[in-house]
Amino acid sequence: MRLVTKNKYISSSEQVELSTNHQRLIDATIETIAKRGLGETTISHVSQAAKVSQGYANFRFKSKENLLLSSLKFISDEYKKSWGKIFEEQNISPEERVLKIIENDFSSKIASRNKIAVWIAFYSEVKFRPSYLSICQHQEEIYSEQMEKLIQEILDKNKEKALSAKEISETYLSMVDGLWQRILFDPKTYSHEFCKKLVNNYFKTLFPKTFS
Amino acid sequence: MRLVTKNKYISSSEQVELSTNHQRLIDATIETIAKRGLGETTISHVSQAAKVSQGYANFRFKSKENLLLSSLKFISDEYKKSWGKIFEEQNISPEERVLKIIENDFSSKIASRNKIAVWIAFYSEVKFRPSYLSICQHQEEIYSEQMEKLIQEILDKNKEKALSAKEISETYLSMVDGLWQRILFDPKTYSHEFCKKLVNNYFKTLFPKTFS
DNA sequence: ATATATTTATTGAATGATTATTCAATACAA
DNA sequence: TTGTATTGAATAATCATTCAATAAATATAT
Repeated sequence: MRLVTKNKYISSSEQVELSTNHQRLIDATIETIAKRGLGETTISHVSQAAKVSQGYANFRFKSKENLLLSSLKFISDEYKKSWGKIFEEQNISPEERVLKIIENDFSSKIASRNKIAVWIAFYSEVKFRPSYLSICQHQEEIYSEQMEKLIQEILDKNKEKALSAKEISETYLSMVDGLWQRILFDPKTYSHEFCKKLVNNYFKTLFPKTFS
Repeated sequence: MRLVTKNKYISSSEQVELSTNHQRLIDATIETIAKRGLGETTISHVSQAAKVSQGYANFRFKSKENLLLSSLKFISDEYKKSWGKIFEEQNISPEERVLKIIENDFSSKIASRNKIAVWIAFYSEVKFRPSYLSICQHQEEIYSEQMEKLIQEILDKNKEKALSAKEISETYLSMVDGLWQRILFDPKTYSHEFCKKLVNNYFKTLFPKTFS
């Protein structure tokens, strides 16, 4: 069925096919980066994993760099969506929302080793840092602000003055980054459950009453 | 003055010259990795920065890989030494030792942006992970164990039961990794003082009496 | 001391391997 | 038949490594 003329996405069946190739290449890129690292990831490796030709991968994404960055964009968008869902919910206490954030940050979907490997690969490779920042920085600032606001709400209830909301929020976010690293290196010791327990305990020590 | 025959290091003046070239190349490697990332670091870049020829850098270190890993070994040894000094000291409370560890972990020598960039570059590049582990893993296990013991001593004094020494130690070490990342990305916000304050506050909330 | 021989340090151009990108040819679908 | 999707071989660029040549330092002989 023809939908639009003069458009790449001409028919519904073809669109499915196109998006399949597109997504297959992105999935293959994530896998390959996780397996071999950014430095050793070649178009040839990715296209073999996606079962398309080398030339096609380049043609479809214009350049290797664009293909690589598309995989970062993909996991960044995925995170954004799941974070958004947590804030869509109404009639929910800030404590519950924090618990949901923790649950999300160490869920098998978000904190999978392949995806962690991709995050780390991009922010740690100087060459990609500008691109990383343009894709992720804005969102990360939003996460940081929203987290801080949640903590402030909790602090207001608890009359706790020892630490500021900013400090607690920064500490949480740093812990998550440190733990993600560890999940990548030693997933047996740093199981999702173990990590969640650690950060939950952090909040428990801060707010013994509210985080039971 | 000739010291030994049939030895590479023939005269004292020459030995100085040799070790100068060696260290100059290592320093140049650290700089270049920090500036361009592992992926874009070439022998040509490093040798230019060290002001020796391309061929010499390769000859002196046998291979590019060996040169790169020597720079990791250098900062790993440096950390080991400064950690060792903290544990050499006698008649010192576990709390004081923890404070000294924090001080060290965010000192300008240890937590310099160039050196953090090198740590991160190596553990995040899959290709180098086996080498990274063989250079660093053993030490990291020691740091982890020693930290845990210190915390256990503090816990024993405080009759605190909410968290285990292992949990507190893992939390601290994860926080340091997360904060080092942030020092690299946004050194203005994450000044050494700010980072120290964050981790100090963590220990304060755990042990309000002993960490004044 | 000085000249010569020998060993060691250093260079930089040549080589060969790798790999992103291009594009003419082919397969496929409308 | 016509336009689009896909291939894979050719191209050009980059870069680690090699190695023959040179420079510098040191030893030996005179």
